[in-house]
Amino acid sequence: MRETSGGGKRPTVKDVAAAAGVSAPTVSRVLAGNYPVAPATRAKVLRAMKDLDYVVNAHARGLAGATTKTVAFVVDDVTGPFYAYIARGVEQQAASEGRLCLLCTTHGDPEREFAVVELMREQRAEAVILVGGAWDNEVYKERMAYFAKALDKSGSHLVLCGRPSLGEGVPALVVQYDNVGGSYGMTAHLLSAGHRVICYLGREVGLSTSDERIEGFRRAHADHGVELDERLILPGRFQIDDGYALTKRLLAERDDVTAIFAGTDMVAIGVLKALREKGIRVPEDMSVVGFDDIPIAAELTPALTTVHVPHEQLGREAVRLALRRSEGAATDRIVLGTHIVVRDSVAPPRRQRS
Amino acid sequence: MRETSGGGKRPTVKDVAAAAGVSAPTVSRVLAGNYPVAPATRAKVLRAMKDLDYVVNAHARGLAGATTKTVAFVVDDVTGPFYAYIARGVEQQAASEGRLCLLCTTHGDPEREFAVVELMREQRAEAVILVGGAWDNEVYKERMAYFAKALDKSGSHLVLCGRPSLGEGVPALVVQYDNVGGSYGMTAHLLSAGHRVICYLGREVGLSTSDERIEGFRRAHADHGVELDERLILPGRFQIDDGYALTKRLLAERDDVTAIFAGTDMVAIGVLKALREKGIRVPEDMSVVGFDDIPIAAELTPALTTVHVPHEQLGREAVRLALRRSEGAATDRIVLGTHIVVRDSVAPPRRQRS
DNA sequence: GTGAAAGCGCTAACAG
DNA sequence: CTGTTAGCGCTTTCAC
Repeated sequence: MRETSGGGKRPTVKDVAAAAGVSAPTVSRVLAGNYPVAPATRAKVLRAMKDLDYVVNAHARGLAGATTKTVAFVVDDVTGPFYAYIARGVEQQAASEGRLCLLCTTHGDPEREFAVVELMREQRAEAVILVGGAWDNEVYKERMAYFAKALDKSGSHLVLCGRPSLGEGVPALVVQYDNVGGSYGMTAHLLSAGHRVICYLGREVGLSTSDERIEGFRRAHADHGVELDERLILPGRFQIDDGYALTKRLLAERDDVTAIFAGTDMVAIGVLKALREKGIRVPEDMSVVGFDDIPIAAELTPALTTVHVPHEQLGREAVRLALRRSEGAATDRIVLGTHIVVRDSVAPPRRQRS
Repeated sequence: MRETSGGGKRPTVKDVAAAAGVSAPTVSRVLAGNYPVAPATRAKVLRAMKDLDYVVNAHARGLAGATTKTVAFVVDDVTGPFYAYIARGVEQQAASEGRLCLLCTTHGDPEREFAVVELMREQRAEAVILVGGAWDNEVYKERMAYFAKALDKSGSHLVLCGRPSLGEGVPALVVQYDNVGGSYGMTAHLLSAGHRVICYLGREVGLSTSDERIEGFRRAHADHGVELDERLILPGRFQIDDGYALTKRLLAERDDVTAIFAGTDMVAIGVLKALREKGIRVPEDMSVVGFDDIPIAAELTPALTTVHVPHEQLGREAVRLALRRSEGAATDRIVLGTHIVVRDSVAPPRRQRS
């Protein structure tokens, strides 16, 4: 680890080869380690590398054919806990398989998502992982299918993580979690507790995740023979503020609701805040549940009953699936389970109790 | 956007050149756009690129001399809100300057941090941004200084974001925020409210961030002529669980504490939980403050009084500084201010009030 | 304006 | 086991 006084340029394999009195390929071989090299020469080469403070040039390596060792993941926004935990899974698995992570954000803009995928094509990432809900329209699906094919053609993989498949024949891998089931289970839980007027708060129109959660909500009502007032499904984004504002409005508009199913835990935080301000106790006066089971959910007052989503595992599986696929595995779809976590934010409805 | 039926290989500049009836350099020139090309030829080339669905190979480009257009940022863990918000700033600024982001995590392990910086050297990232507190010991500083020099020599920049300089003469950029000032201000706030026995909860020994916050805590006490009982500074990590466990222990050990200064907002969440379980009201029976001002802080019960840190701006400035520096700017250090945000978790101590 | 030639740093065939 | 010879895809000189 001696200081090299050298000029501005970095040493190359050639320099190392010269210093060690061998040829460039030999240096390359000790670098790769997957080829027999005499212990003596190997030592000399290693020595020279240390002396020159040599580091390979990843780009040259990538060009020359050796694989890129890079996976890309693209999310809406890193600060959302949902994405953050998936990102952690992705990063961990990638690191443990010797891959680097490229991170891109789209801020919910499909145009930017396309642009980003194109960039990843330039980077020749081994896998491009698209995280979170997708836009459920044909134009979008077709364009993305195009990218899936393009990536596939150049030996790369598109992974849809937490979003639905692009259809038969599109070369994309899917790592899903059971939105419908989780939502169904939670709704059934509320229904079983005696609630009959449940508000679903935070429907992002056209977003696959949201649509699936609402489907579970609907099905549970149907299976329990409870008629669902469509006006109880309130549109809104998946943020704290939306939960807050929508709850305020809901409270102003009707007083028969006994439970609120928030589209995400973040939404639920806003709901709880609004209720607290109005002096409405949870769960005595109103039951509140969320979706995601982000760590904060357990720390809220009251601790939030919610649907657990295996975020980290989702991220990990996305990377594994893509890398295994490159090695010839046939699996192209994984669905992880979800389950409800009962804490303190649900009670039977008020009127039934008194 | 027509489908190209081609084999498994990607089209290259040569292919495009052939299809357009020009030479490879010409294609390169329209790609770069920074060189005069006849409108007619440019059109032909553009056309050919579309037809072949051509995308440049970022590695080949990187090799041939054009800059890498990549910044790396390395954090402890993406799921920590502190890091997540800085990450968002970094990513946004990078994207807006046409750069890609490489994300690496270290899980608080210095060894891994060194390994990661080495990897970034291979990648030839334009900037390597190290985020969050650093280990305040000489061996660490020396090794990192070595990397700073190595990066500098190859035209790249090391940026220390939210951590102290490595010393004079080390070619590293620094983007800091005022830990000492924020902590001082908050402590003064508590002292002014009448608190005399304040517990500082969550000291990560040897971590620069933690040390600085405690320094502010000390100074404020000194300036206000209040003697500080060293046993009131409790060691612990910056997590929810630590806040919870330490508070439990604190409560069991002494009953003269009237305010708790949590090392971070996350720690404060744990503190609030423990107090709630014990039936201790905040702020009536105990004042609680945090550090960071993560968005959740405003949603807690009660809303948390805390020190605001400009996370996103920190990330953005880190990228800007590095990129400007490459363009010849002289600045190598930026310090952003912090300030306290008063919400509902502080009140005068109980005994004074009654 | 555009083409021809050369080379970025590395690895993958082949020989020997 | 190791050296020689090519070539990855792109961008640069430098001529024309």
